[in-house]
Amino acid sequence: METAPPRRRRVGREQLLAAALRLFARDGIQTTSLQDIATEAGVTKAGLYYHYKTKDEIVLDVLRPSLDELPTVTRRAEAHRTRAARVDEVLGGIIDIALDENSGFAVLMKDPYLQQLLSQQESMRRWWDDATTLILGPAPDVEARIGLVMFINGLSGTSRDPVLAPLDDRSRRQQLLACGRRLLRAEQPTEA
Amino acid sequence: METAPPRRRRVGREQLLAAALRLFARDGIQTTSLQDIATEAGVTKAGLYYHYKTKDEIVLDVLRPSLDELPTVTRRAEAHRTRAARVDEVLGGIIDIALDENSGFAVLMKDPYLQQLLSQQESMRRWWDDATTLILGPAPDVEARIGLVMFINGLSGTSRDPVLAPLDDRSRRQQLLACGRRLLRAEQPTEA
DNA sequence: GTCTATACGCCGATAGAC
DNA sequence: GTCTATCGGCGTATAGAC
Repeated sequence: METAPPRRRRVGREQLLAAALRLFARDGIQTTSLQDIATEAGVTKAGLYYHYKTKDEIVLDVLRPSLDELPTVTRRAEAHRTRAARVDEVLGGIIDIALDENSGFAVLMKDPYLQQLLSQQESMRRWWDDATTLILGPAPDVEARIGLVMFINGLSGTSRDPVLAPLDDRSRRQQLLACGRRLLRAEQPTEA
Repeated sequence: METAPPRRRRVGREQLLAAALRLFARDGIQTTSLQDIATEAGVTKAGLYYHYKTKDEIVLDVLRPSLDELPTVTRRAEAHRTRAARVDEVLGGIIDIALDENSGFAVLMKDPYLQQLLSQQESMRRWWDDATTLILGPAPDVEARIGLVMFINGLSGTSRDPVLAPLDDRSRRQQLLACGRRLLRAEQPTEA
């Protein structure tokens, strides 16, 4: 891609993405039609199609900043020597992304449509394999693998649940991390 | 409802539901159109409409046997005197439903469309409140509530995950229940 | 009471004019 | 780069045959 058009654009992808995120957050992904996004951004439906070939492309582009952060999380975790420290780094990193109100991920992670879409993304599956190996080792036991799967599946539904509402950001992070540690039978790391 | 029609039907809801479940399980709920279900059952799309006014009605009717079982689970749990025993009864009951291959719930629980649909059902929300009180008491601490939310959200994604594939049904139940106990900080009950 | 024929308005997506 | 026009398919809905 990126045939590098030297000219600046009039509406630009940024405005389309901003409009899309606004509507996705308010109404959900599936409920928001391309017509809605186009109207909100001030173009026609077909005008959208110049920038994005499919609706999925729009959704994924809204998420790009968050998704790009995932490899950074695992890279940081690789530096730690103990398993407990790596677990905290990876789980904490994911939780941070999930709790960041300004990221598309936080807004959309719980969206049913997105979960389906992400599981089809090859790059996402590869990252997940890396993260699993990093946390559980090359030959993990079934118990730990199940715990990790439950944490990831549970996080998306939990991070925006009303039970977290009375807590501040630091407490939320702490509570969710504690859940992850319990599921993985991991101790609180002593280093760092 | 139940205006008790004395005559028997030619195709009957049972066959429609069987066809729907078959396609839902194979292709997912959203991918399956009413036209697909009608063709599979041997009627026209409008023929479906005589029995069900909306697609959601079909989905909910496929689930009815499973959903009807939930109150039974909480009723059984009320008989126990210790919290640990109640936790095991409720969590175990939900896990059993989620793992039963012959129930619509097991097939559809992980389906994104369904999770959205169920959260809109008033009866479902009421049951969830009951179950929460039963397990955590009338004034639960935040930690336990978060653990329970993560378990429920995580179960639907975990119960059909490939990591469970090598296990038999008894081991699957055991592993998932162990996850729930850890999240709720509940001991294995000594009674029963 | 059970089904078919037909249609409505909206969807995501495409072709081609300006 | 953005438009109008159009496509096939969707969920939903009514009229009326049997």
